[in-house]
Order: sequence, then structure tokens, then C-alpha cells
Amino acid sequence: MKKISGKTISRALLYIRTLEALIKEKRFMVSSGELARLTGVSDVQIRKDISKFGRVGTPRIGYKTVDLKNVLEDFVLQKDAIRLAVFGVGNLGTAIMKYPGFRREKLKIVAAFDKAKEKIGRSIDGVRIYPVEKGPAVIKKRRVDLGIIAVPEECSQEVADLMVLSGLKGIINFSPVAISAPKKVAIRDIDLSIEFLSLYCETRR
Amino acid sequence: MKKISGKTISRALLYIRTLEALIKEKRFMVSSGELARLTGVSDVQIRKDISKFGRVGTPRIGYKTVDLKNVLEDFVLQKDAIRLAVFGVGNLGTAIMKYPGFRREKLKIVAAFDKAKEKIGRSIDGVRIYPVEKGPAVIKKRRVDLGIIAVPEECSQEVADLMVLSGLKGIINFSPVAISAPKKVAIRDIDLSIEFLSLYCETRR
DNA sequence: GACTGTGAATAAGTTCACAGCT
DNA sequence: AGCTGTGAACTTATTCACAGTC
Repeated sequence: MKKISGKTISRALLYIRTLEALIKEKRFMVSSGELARLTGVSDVQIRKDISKFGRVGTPRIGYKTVDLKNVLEDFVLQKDAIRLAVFGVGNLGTAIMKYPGFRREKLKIVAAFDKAKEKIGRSIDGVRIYPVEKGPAVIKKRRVDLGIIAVPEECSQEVADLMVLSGLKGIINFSPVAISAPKKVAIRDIDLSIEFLSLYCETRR
Repeated sequence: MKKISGKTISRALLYIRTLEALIKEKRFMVSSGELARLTGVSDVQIRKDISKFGRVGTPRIGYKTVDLKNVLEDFVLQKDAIRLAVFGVGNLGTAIMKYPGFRREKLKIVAAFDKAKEKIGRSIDGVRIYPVEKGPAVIKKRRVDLGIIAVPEECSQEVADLMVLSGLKGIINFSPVAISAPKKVAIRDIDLSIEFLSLYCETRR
């Protein structure tokens, strides 16, 4: 499989989502220009990205929405659903569990974990909350793919260690501290404060 | 003012946060190597970044934590607090309003907006919820710097238009669709599904 | 004429290698 | 010796310019 950068993959996922919306409204053809308008990515960038996955468009006409979607999906997503586990069922953890966007995409929350006794055993939208110590067992049993850190920062490294121990291959870290893990484990940091602050800086230039 | 890239700014904000923690524990000196360990950024990258802001370290010794913090802050953040308004007080909007990380940083939520009658007039953590139509007036009156879109995707463009109209210079968009705005308005998209999906792809390579 | 696909040019970002300081 | 600071090399990402197709 050809080497494709993370940025291209992210954009491909965006194209897939957009194509799905087009297909739903029975649109069969689309041009890179229109995709550009819908996604905010430049048309050249879109053609460059697509060309990495194969030659799938027809000059003068554009792309068949269904074909393009299939080609992109073959490269980036073959699985039925990606199974997620949330650690920390506070405000952010709960919001993630209820995030409506996941339903449409192939993302499924299959377990949640918390330390607070009063939360354990309860369910949110049908997803059971387990004590953190049950992590490794539940993660294996429920075949979790990715773990989400939504705990207070004091605990995030500890939770990350538990995730690594449980064999998770990817971690999304919403806590505002760096976590360390063996480099075979992929980590994505989403640091809300930094996003806000840097956007603000951008407005002052 | 010298041109400094968005990536460098984001990292500078991370250094500032880390320096604040060090200062709080009475650490007066720090090396690029230690900052690297604490932030996850490489030491060379850190020195390169810092060098863009001035010559502030001493060879053989390292950086004075307080001085370095001041130098970085001079470039990226002079304001007292950045004032935010949240549009959409659902699960995500509420989680953002309660996000504890903002308290430490210079980020302050000063207003919230929603369409649902039953939410209007209520407060969350002392922040009043207004009807969306009051947007322009409240944004001006409360001197809001940045707007946050946490509404269902059908409404996000409409809300974005309202923000632009109200004179906001920056928008953080949590909805999974592209929004358009005059290019003088800075936009940051945070698309949770794409983050999760792309992380998953990364684990499969 | 209106699209795709792509080599070439350009720009942005990161790492290397090492000079220079104390 | 042990650190900073930085030009140079390298790598990655984006845009340009245009050939090719229907």
C-alpha cells in the first residue's frame, strides 16, 4: 500500500463524508471544484489527493460520487465500525458519548470508565460505565480500537499507561498535558485551550 | 512584528503553560531538553521556536523560566483575558462552558446562546443563556473576542453569518461541516469524527 | 470549453551539524 | 563539559502551470 500522509487521510475522510451527503441526495457526479466549495479545501489539493488513490475521474465530466467514495474508502476505512472507549465520564466525556456525529460515521462508543463509585454501573445511551480497574479486561472483551482520555489531567498519564497495557493502538488525549507511550501507540492530542488561544493570536496579526 | 507561523504560536502557548507550572513549583531555570521531556516537542524544535522571539537563554545554563515566559507572552498574549461566546448549549456546548482548563488560561466564557426557549434566561456557572437573535447586541456589549459554534450542523452556517455580522474576528467550529466567512475572519475547525477516524487509520499502517 | 491528472516550482516545517559561549 | 543559537540540508505540503481527454 502506497504511503499516504496523515493530512491527506484526514482530507480523504472529509471527502468521503461529503460524498455520502451527495449520494444521499441522489447526486451522481461531482467536480473537484464543487467538492472544494463544499469542503473548504482547494480544488487542486483535492485532485492531488485523489490522484494518490488512483485514477478515478473523467476529464470534462468529473467524478462519479459512488465510485470516488468507494476508492477512498478502500484506502482509509474498510472496517465496519471503529470501537471506542471513553475514560472519564465528566462533562466532556459525557458530551463525547452523546456526540451525534459519531452515529453517521463508523464510530461507536462501546464502553466508558470512571473512578466515581456513584457513576459505576450506570449507563449513558446504553453504554455501561465500568470502574477504571476493569479497563484491560473490558477493552479486550469488547474489542476496543481507540481510547479517549477525558479525565482530569492528574490522572491522564495513569490512564494512558492502562490503555497501553490493555493493548490499545491509539489514544485521543483531551487533557492539557503531554502523555507518553511507546511509539507504536498513536496519540492525538486535542488541547482546547491551545486551540482557542492560538486562534485568538491569529486574529491579532 | 516578525512573522511567526501558527504552529510556532501553538507550541509557544504550550511552553508558556509548562513554564507556569514550573514557576509555580519554584523552578527558576530550565533547559530545552527538559522542556522537550515535559511537552513532547523535540529540543531542537523548542530552541528554534524560542530563537524566533529573541535571544533569551544562556549557553551551558539554560533559560530563566520567568524571563522565557515573559518573552513568549509578549509575542503571543498581551491581553488580560480572551472573551468567548458559545452558541449552542447542548452537551458539547455545556461541556465547553464547564471545561476546567479555561480557568487557568486566559480564557473566559462571557455569554451563551441557544434557540430552545426553556434554556433561555438560565445560567450555567454564572454565564447567562440568551436567545440567538440577541447575538449581535450581546457580543458587542460584552466585548466578545471569539465565537464557538456548538450547534447542530443545519444551523452552523446561519450562526456563523450572525457571528460575522456581529464583528467577531475568530470562530471555532465544532460542527462537522465547512462554514464560509470573509477571509478576514479566522476559522478553526475542530472535527471530532475526523480526528478519531484519522487516528484509527494511523494505527493501521 | 471544461474538466482531470501531474511534473515542476515554491513554500513551510523539521532535523542535522556544529559554532560559540561560560 | 553542557548548554544555546543557527545556517544548511532535508523533508513534507501546497500551489502553479499546463498537457491530455471527452
